[in-house]
Amino acid sequence: MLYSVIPATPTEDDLIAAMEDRGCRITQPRRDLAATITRRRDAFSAEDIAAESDGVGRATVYRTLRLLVDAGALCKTTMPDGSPRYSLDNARHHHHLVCVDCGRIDEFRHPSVERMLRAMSADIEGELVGHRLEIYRRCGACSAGGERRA
Amino acid sequence: MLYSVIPATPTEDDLIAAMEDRGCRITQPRRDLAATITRRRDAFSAEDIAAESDGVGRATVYRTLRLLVDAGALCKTTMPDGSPRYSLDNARHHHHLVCVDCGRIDEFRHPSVERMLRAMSADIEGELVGHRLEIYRRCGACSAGGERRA
DNA sequence: GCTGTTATTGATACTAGGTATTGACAAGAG
DNA sequence: CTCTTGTCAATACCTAGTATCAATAACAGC
Repeated sequence: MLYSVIPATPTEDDLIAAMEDRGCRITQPRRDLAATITRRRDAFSAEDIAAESDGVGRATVYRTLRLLVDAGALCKTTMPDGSPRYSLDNARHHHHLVCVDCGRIDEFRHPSVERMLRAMSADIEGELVGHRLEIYRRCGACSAGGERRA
Repeated sequence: MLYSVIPATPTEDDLIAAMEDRGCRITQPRRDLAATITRRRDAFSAEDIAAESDGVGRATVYRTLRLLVDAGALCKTTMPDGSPRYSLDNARHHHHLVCVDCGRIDEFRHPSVERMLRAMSADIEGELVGHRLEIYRRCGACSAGGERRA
């Protein structure tokens, strides 16, 4: 398959397991955040989560998001204006397809990306240590509806 | 040529011309900033510029940087940790090669990037409106020296 | 070269997004 | 059941900006 959009569907338990795997204690705030995060099917900001998590400190929200990103359960994507968004992650290596209208973020994998990196690594001096690729589009629904939700 | 690192060498006058072209008034603070920016041969943060521009307000620094980015005279790149850096721009379309050790940013163009985007656009639903690609490496000098300046 | 309009200014306050500190607390090993 | 130590909420702080606003200066027209 040349192109695949990967459905992101980790559960609350997957997030908890990811934290356990890193040797973390499973506390009530972390359980609450795992539940809140998995309830959201769309991309979200840290402040979104903080706003709907009464009784959980803002610092804990940020710490937990970072923990989940490090554990590979969440990914952090950059919007065209530079603001960060988090979304559930379930594929090991992928890139993001960001809808500039509705903010929807899909993960995808495409062989042309790896092919490009291989082609470039031959020509680039020094050692490649990573990359960041975001593709901005107007998604199918937004293109069809002509909607502007910015 | 398959691979080209593009030397970024706009002058103070180029920056002023870029602002004039956009119908802006050429004020003393803008002249000062154009001079400060072109004196810097490396990538810089907005606060770097603000710090060495006494008598120019912080808001003016940010306004002018945005103006120059919009005018295409500067580009704004994202470091691996998400923090922004500005660098002089002189090629119309390019991507960035960021050294994770010394912070040096080179512009480059490589046909495999456009090839990748063409290959993907055929497979992606909706309309592609843009992309962001940053390649992180340890540059030749940093690889050779084994230096770690983080 | 003066004058009037209006873009631009610096100061200030504010925002988003996030980290450092700290004393209190609770998870879970023994 | 106790003790250690990770984690907590609160708070202060930080970076990277943007919004507001009264004062000022650029520059077009005369």
